[in-house]
Order: sequence, then structure tokens, then C-alpha cells
Amino acid sequence: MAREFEPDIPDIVIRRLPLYVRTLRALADSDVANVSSDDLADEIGVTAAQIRRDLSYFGKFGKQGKGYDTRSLEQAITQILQLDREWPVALAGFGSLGHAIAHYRGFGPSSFRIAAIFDRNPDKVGEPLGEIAILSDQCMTSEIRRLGIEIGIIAVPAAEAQEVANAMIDGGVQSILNYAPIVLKTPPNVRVREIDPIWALQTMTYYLGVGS
Amino acid sequence: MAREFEPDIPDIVIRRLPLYVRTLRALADSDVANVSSDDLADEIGVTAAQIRRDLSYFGKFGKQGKGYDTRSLEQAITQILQLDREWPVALAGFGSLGHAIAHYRGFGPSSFRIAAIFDRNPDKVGEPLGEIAILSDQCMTSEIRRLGIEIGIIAVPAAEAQEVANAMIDGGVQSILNYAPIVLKTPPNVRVREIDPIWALQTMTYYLGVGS
DNA sequence: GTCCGTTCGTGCACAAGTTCACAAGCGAGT
DNA sequence: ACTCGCTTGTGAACTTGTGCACGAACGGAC
Ligand SMILES: NC(=O)c1ccc[n+]([C@@H]2O[C@H](COP(=O)([O-])OP(=O)(O)OC[C@H]3O[C@@H](n4cnc5c(N)ncnc54)[C@H](O)[C@@H]3O)[C@@H](O)[C@H]2O)c1
Ligand SMILES: NC(=O)c1ccc[n+]([C@@H]2O[C@H](COP(=O)([O-])OP(=O)(O)OC[C@H]3O[C@@H](n4cnc5c(N)ncnc54)[C@H](O)[C@@H]3O)[C@@H](O)[C@H]2O)c1
Repeated sequence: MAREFEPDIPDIVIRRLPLYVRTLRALADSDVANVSSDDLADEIGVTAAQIRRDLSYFGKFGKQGKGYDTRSLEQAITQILQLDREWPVALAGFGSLGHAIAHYRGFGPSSFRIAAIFDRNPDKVGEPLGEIAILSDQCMTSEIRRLGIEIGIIAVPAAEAQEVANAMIDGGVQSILNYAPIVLKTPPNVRVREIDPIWALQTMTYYLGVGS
Repeated sequence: MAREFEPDIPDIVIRRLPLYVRTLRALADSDVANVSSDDLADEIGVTAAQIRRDLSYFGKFGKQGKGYDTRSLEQAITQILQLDREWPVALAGFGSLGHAIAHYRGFGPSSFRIAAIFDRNPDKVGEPLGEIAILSDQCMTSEIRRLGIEIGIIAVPAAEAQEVANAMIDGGVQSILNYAPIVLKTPPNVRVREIDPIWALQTMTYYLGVGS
């Protein structure tokens, strides 16, 4: 795979790529066949130079005087991000948040499928949901390993989150989406992204109330 | 207010502060009275130098040889971030996500209170929820202005999000927490933070599947 | 009172990330 | 075939952010 020969790509670039994919997809769906870095930059809210620099880490995708072919650039980035396949995901915690995640229909159209759900509460274990059933957290490591799952979502209380993360990592998980408001301690090969609305709000109050 | 004399603080520093507050609060609750930048750094997963540098933007909070007083540092940062008060928040969209947000009990203990909820669907308008009722999106701008709300949460479909953001901003909102998968166009004095689990997952697949 | 281990706050050097600016390439029009 | 307007890809300059390393300060031990 080509990716192995491009080892030094900054993480911050990788984080922007999904935004490019999303925007290009929207443009392509609106029958916009070509787009310049300038137009794309306007749409996304970054500079044109940044888009060109980001893409240059992976190759040459544009044509001078013309811009980029919307659909083929979208597909190129999709491939770079390995979004051209479906990833099975393990969900830990089937409380109110876990419930919402399991029913969220945004995963379907994207490249992710909830393939296993775990909860510690015996009342919830066994409950069927679509094609799968809720399993005991006891099985987490072995079931994740059996299914070859590499992505985990943590939706348990903060006090349990580290323990759950450890079990997932033991099973082979390398990417964790963490909804619990706690910093997980993980080995360097495991990547964690936080989803924390309170944190997000707390980063904005600083700026409030000064100007009118 | 002292803040007006510290104009050049990088946003990335502000984004870390809530993490410090959260961690200091947990330590104080465990009756840890003092903490060094080294210990705190371990807990949070950043370097000690970074913590000291971040804090130095705002003043001197530590004692040499001793470290920081856990509780008073927590309170100092809480004050810097203006989290020592309660902020009323407007929620737009009372679908499945909006429902989950409105019932999420994490806002209570923090500095935020859902003070108004808006939905376009006439069936939902009027429905009572705790102390408040769902209002029509027609009233959004005026009601937000009337209540002096400066923070908005967007939980409507992507196609409606920009329009809703505009209405909020017209009412005086300066901070938006956006759950819709779209880049909002806002004036420079308005700050937006994205909550998008799919995006977060898409930034991690790049790294998967190479090493075992 | 002095010593000594600890830890802060910060000047400075380095690293990372962004933007500028321009040569080169493309294609449409004549 | 040539010109011309447009846009890419990228070296180089610049900006921003991080980490090191050390003087200064604190407090406990003796
Ligand atoms: N509800 C929200 O909108 C929201 C938003 C952001 C973050 N969060 C965070 O997400 C977490 C969960 O929130 P919630 O509202 O769903 O709580 P909840 O109490 O409704 O659900 C937690 C679930 O996790 C299960 N659980 C506990 N320990 C477990 C373990 N070791 N293994 C497997 N399952 C286990 C429990 O049985 C329960 O079903 C919390 O940390 C919360 O702060 C929630
Ligand atoms: N459900 C999730 O877990 C989740 C997670 C992340 C992001 N999102 C995103 O959040 C958004 C909402 O998701 P959902 O599942 O709640 O959808 P939903 O269809 O259940 O709810 C949308 C609600 O918004 C209301 N609405 C529509 N236009 C409006 C307007 N102009 N003003 C006020 N209200 C309006 C609708 O009446 C409806 O009640 C979507 O953009 C989705 O992609 C959802």
C-alpha cells in the first residue's frame, strides 16, 4: 500500500481530510464537476494554500487552470483515509447515550457499523437490537478479538472508562472514540478522540460577555 | 475585569484550560491538597512545561518547592474561563439528538442550563419539558434576545443548520456548539465548536490496519 | 541560621504549521 | 500556433507553539 511510503504526514493534516471529503461529496452531489482550491477553501473556511499543501503530501490531484475534479478527488481522499470499506465498531455502555449512538443512523451511510454492544448491567444483556444482541462486558476482549474489531466507542460512566478502554485494547482495538469526561491512558499505538460537549462549551465562555 | 489586559492568549491555551479544571476538581475531591506541574502533567497527558507556560499567561499560581494548591488553582481557572456563573443556553432542534441533549444531566453540575428549546415541527411546539416549553423556531431570535442568551446548541438537520445559526446570531448568540455535519459560516466574533462523532472516527481510520 | 531538595516561572532555542509568492502547466479563444 | 487568464504545486519566509534548562524561591530539617 502506498501509504507506507508516506510516513511523516502531520496528524493535523489527517484531521482535516474528512472535512474535505464531506465537502467534496456535497459538491459532487450538487453536480459541481470541478472545483478550485480557492472555491473549496471558501466552502470549508480554511485558506486555499492550506488545501493545496495538505493534498501535496499525498500526490498531485489538480490540473492547472482547471482545479480539481470533484468526484475523483473525493474518491482519492476516501481511499487515503481507508474509508472505502466498512469498519466494524464495538460500543461499550448501553445507557441513554449508548442507546442514542446505537440508533444513530449517521453511521450507516458512512464507513462504520456497530458490530457489538457491551454492557455490565445484567438486565440489558441479551436484549436484541437489530442484528445483534447486547453482550456482557465479560466477553468484551474475546469478542472484539474474535470479530477483528479495531475501533471502540466508550459510553460508560467516567469511573469505568479506563477499565473498559483497557479491555478493548487487550482485544486489539487501536482507535477509541471516548464520550466519558476523562483522559484515557493508552499506549502510543492507540489513538483516542474525545467527544465532550461540556468541554467544548467551556472553551468558549472565556470569550463571552466582553464586546456587545 | 482583568481579562481585558491579557489580550493575546492563544486559543489553543484556552482550549486546554477546561481540562485542567476538570482534573484539578477530581484531585481536590480526592483530598489532594497540593499538586506539582509534574504530577498534573502525568494525569492530563501533557508536559509539565506546557502547564506552567499556559498558566503563566494569567499570572503566578504556584509556590516553588510546593507546587499548586489544588482547590485554589481550580477556582482561579474557573474564574478565568468565567465558569463561576451559570450560562443560559438555547437549544435548536428537539429530535432524537435534541431530546438526548435536553435530558443530559451533565449540564446541571457544570455552568450551563438549557433555558430555551426551539423546534420547527408544530407537533412538538408547546410540549413541556421541566421548567420550560418547546417554542416555535419563529420566536428564536426574539426569545434569545429577550433572555440575553449568548450560547446556542444546534441539533437540527444539516440543511437547516446555517439558517438556524443565522437566527441565533441575530438574537445575540456568540458561541455555538454545532452537532450538524456542516461548516457554519459565521462572523469573526462568533465562535463555533463542532461535535461530530463520524468526523472523529474518520480521522482515525487512516492509522488502522498497518501494524499488528 | 544555614543547608538542601523541590518546584516554579521564563528566556531562549527549536520544531511544527501556515502563508506567501511564483514558475510551470493547462485549455479556451482567436 | 500563439496568447492569455487561470490555477496548481512547492521552495522559502514567516508565525505559532513546545520543550529545555536554569535562576530564584520556598519550606523543612538540623
Ligand atoms: N448522555 C449524553 O448526552 C452524554 C453526552 C456526553 C457524554 N456523556 C458521557 O457518557 C457516559 C455515559 O452516559 P450515559 O448518560 O449513557 O450514562 P448511563 O448511566 O445512562 O449509561 C451507562 C451505561 O454503562 C453501563 N456500564 C457501566 N459500567 C460498564 C462496564 N464496565 N462495561 C460495560 N458497560 C458498563 C451501565 O450499565 C449503563 O448501562 C458518561 O461518562 C457521560 O458523562 C453522555
Ligand atoms: N442523533 C445523534 O446521535 C447525532 C449525533 C451527531 C450528530 N447528529 C446530527 O444532529 C442533527 C440532528 O439529528 P437528529 O437525529 O436529532 O435528527 P431529527 O430529525 O430526529 O431531529 C431534527 C429536529 O430538528 C427540527 N428542525 C428542523 N428544522 C428546524 C429549524 N429550522 N428550526 C428548529 N428546529 C428544526 C425537526 O423538527 C426535528 O425535530 C443532524 O444534523 C445529525 O446529523 C446527530
